[in-house]
Amino acid sequence: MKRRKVSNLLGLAVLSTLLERPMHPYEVATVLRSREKEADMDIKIGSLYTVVNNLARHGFIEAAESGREGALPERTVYRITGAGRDELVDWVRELISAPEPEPRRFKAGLSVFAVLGPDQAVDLLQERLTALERGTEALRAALAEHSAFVPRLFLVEDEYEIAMREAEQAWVRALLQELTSGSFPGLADWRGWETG
Amino acid sequence: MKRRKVSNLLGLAVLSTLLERPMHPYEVATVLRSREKEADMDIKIGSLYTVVNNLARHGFIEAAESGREGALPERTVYRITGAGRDELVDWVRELISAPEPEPRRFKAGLSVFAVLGPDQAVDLLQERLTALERGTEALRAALAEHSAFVPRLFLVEDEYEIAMREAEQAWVRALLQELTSGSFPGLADWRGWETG
DNA sequence: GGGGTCATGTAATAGGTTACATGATTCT
DNA sequence: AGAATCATGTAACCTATTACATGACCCC
Repeated sequence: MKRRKVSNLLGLAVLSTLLERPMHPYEVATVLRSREKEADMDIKIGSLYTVVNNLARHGFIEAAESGREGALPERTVYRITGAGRDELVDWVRELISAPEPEPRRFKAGLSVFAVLGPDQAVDLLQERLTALERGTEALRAALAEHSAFVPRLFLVEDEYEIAMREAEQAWVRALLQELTSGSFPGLADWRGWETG
Repeated sequence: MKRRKVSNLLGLAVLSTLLERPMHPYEVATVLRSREKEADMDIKIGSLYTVVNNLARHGFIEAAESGREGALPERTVYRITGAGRDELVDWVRELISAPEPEPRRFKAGLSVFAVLGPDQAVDLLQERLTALERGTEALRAALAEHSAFVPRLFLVEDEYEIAMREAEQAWVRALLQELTSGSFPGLADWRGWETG
């Protein structure tokens, strides 16, 4: 995988925002916030000015005008360049077409699952399941609300997120079923050498 | 979420390994590698000595013996402490019970999906689907192989990974179906203002 | 006049990864 | 003799995030 000149995903968000029209950074931040991209793309808006500078340094965006209104601090309006457009498209293409092993914390947890006893494991999985259900419900509600105003094309990422969570729920539920019914193999051995 | 004294997941892997028996770092690395934990937990073994030092500094592990054989460099054998045991269990409990928003790069991609044209989108999704299928097949084969030697309790993380990928495949397949059949709403509008 | 928000930017810090350096042993 | 592996450790580095600093405008 090639490493990008600007690798922070916030850069992708900025490029895609500037595609609509030139803006100054603060405005970009406002737009991003209003679209709830922070959770969506795991973005820290605090890094905005740094990232904007980097994008400009590499020629992906450029200062369009740099005026001031009244005595407000000078605000620089940036616009996306041709190179920026190319970078944006190439970046999206990569993100869509090439599945990468995503770091999953839950997987790491499962990876050392055995240090818990089976009873405790059941309790914790139950806890997770409940939290997941609650979260998915909230996401679903938000999606339904957005659907009224936003075309579906801009909501696919939420549909994906919901689908993934549902899949996780189903998997956890199935595992719980095996553990509580006793059909999970090796339950007795497990109980022998538990830690926590 | 409370921040841990050692937050690197490699620390979790080290603790769980030292639970079996005391070892020196290099041996831990060998065990981890043999169990393919690097991909599993997204771990960089290069950081091992740093992490081991940190764990020791915080009292989660301690030097058990520190002898040398022949003129080999002194190797310190570490053992897990009571505090380390507690930390390990607490850490796993958190990872299992508390679902956290996992950063998904694909989701970030979908989030700027619209900058692609629908035709290009179809191609790229198709590419992803193929790659996913190939990858899942490989995982499934590896799991089947491991099942012969390793109890299922230590393979749940692989089962989870496979389930998640299958869910993603199903989702991508459904989206593709909608896009190619033309049942996806707003396809015409989309074609109007594509970028790449 | 005080608090919030508009707007920018820099410096400090944290965190992790990579590269490098060392040297003995074992295998071919 | 030379390569690979055993074994450790440190320093450099990058990257991102956080905190801080500044100052004007707007509304009550």
